[in-house]
Amino acid sequence: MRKGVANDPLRKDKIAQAALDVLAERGVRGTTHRSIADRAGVPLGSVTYYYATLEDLLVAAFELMARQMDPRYGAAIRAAANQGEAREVVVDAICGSRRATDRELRLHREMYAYGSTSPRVHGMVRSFEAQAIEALMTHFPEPAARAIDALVEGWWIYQSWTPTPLDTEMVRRAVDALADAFDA
Amino acid sequence: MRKGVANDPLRKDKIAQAALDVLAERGVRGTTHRSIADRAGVPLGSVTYYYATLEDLLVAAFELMARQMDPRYGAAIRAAANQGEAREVVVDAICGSRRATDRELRLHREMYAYGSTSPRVHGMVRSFEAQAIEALMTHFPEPAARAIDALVEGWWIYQSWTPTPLDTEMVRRAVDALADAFDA
Amino acid sequence: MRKGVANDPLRKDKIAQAALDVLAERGVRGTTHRSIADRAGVPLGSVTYYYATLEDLLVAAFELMARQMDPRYGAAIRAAANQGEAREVVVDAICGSRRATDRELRLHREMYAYGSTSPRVHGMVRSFEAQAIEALMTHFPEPAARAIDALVEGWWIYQSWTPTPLDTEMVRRAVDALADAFDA
Amino acid sequence: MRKGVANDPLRKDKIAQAALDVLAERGVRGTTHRSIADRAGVPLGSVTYYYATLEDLLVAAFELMARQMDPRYGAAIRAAANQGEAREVVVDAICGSRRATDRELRLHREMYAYGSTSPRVHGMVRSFEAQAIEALMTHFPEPAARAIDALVEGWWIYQSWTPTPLDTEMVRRAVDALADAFDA
DNA sequence: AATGAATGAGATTTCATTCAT
DNA sequence: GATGAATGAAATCTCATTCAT
Repeated sequence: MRKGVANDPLRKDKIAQAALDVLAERGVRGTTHRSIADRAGVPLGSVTYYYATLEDLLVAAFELMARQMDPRYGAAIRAAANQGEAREVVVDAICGSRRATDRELRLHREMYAYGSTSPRVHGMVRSFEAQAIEALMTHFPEPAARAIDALVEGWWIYQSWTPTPLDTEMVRRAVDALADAFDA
Repeated sequence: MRKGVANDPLRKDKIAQAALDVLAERGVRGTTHRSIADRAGVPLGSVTYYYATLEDLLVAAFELMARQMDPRYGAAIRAAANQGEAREVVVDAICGSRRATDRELRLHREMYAYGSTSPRVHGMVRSFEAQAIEALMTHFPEPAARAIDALVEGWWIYQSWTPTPLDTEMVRRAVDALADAFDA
Repeated sequence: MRKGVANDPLRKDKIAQAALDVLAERGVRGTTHRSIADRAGVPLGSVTYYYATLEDLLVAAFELMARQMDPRYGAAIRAAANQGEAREVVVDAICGSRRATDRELRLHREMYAYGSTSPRVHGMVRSFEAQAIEALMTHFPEPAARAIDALVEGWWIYQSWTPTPLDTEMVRRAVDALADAFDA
Repeated sequence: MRKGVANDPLRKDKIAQAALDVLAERGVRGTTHRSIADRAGVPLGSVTYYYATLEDLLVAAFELMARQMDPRYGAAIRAAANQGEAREVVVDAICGSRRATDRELRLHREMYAYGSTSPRVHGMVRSFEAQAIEALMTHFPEPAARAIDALVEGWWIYQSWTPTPLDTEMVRRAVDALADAFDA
């Protein structure tokens, strides 16, 4: 490959994307400069050229993830016409089509683990949480929003370990119960 | 110290305990044979003597954690005289005295992340979940148990990122709502 | 800044000057294209543009130093009206106002070390020595000039490691002794 | 080579010795873990096993040098029966059989340069100086000792850059002059 | 003329693991 | 049973240098 040529304006993002892929497949432990370079198909020196340290790269990867993944279900909730629709979005987010994929969940777990150590990622996670709750608050009173958010998170985690799918009816009943409980 | 003598019958556990400490402080990434040996105050060779591979050691550490930490709130729930008391235990587990400590939450997150990769830890997590739900089922119908378990987990995670404590009244109302929703 | 424009005619010297600063602070070992570019406040490419190799740059830096620092005390000696004044200049060079600064001594030591390896710097050092002796020979017979030069050099080095200043009387006596010893 | 066997009790010193050799040949700049390992004929991992950082290794090398090289001429001076003999030792140290070899001088220069940066080496150099002066003080009054020490050091350096040998007669006259100057 | 992008090579260091004793 | 010595492999990072623009 030619040296000194801006041959790929997207290279920086490509590297972060590759880091995310490796992260999802092998965890933080398996995420090394080399594995990322291989995955991105760029020379090793390129990785450290764009990201001075591995911490930088990891943070960039998680930031990319945040940009790609709508914080939980934010947009969909906001788009709901009324609380009834919002409830359906929540149910769907928990166990329907909007449910987090396995890859997403793995990445979440890695982000959570890494956030213990990295202040920057810690901040990202907090803002994630805040955004989700804010979105819910466009349709639910605050306490309901908080409870529902916890329920979603909890069930996501649960499902990430178990193959058996949740029963939609049960989920709906739980969501309704929480929503009703805090209604005037 | 004389060589070749069983000088410390508890050394094996001491090492696993040290691993747990390091894990809580520096994450899987910072957990190496060396850092564990230093922390435990034992020679490096000792660590590999008791645990052939690092994976073995990590698993042992998480097992120790499981033994130390009652799976979520199992025993307390089982000890409850009736559902009313059980509800209080749940509230207490979410935001009261039984609430998970920061260290516990960090270790949980590490365990969850590591579980993506390690089948043995994956199994441990699943059994953790199962035990918690089983315990709840001694007082609640299955769907309620599942929903409550998710709520606890979700709120634990939430709190692990935010310093502001949850409002007990709100929590109680949420727990009650879920419990009531699935009652006959 | 527009590209391709001679934006700073002094830039080349500025870079050599920065190299000298880095050299004084971190030694040859810490002197890299990058550290120099940072110090000079110019882009990395600029450094290699003006100096093809690091060796070139190091040599240029030492040359700049030679230009800035009068070879030891050359000019002052030459300016002396008679041998008596010349002796005072020598004393002053050893322990008075003309004494080498700490920075100068550090740079000297770096130059000396680097001279072992680089033929160009080796040559510079030799010419340094020669110039100093020649200057002394305008007032002293050759053997005296050689001995006095050695004394100056030796005491410079000595002082570069020790904070306690030399006693001027003692120094003067030593210089006088050498000057007298080789007089007719 | 067999693993885990104390196969060479002198290996640690062998590595420091190799470091010294590389240092003399290629300067601090060319002294790397690899070049040392190659020269010592030991695997790379061995070098860092014995010396955690390169700084440690460099310091150890210079310490070894200090142990091997009598500080300048200490022992010989001390062994002199009277001041007359001591003067001869000094002359011999400057330009006779006891003169520092080229290798020694190169190593000295490297040590001096490295001492600017490393506090440990800085201390070593100072103690070198002190020992030399102390030795001289067994035969000369302090001021004479200081002046003579400077003369030796200065001429050593001078000779390390010039192939032409010094005239013994001239040297002797200079030494005598300094010794006489401070005599009662 | 000047530079940002790029990269191969290598520097330093860390590590899991092995094994003779 | 226990350990210190040892090492190969790799991880992270640094660097001199090149070159299209």
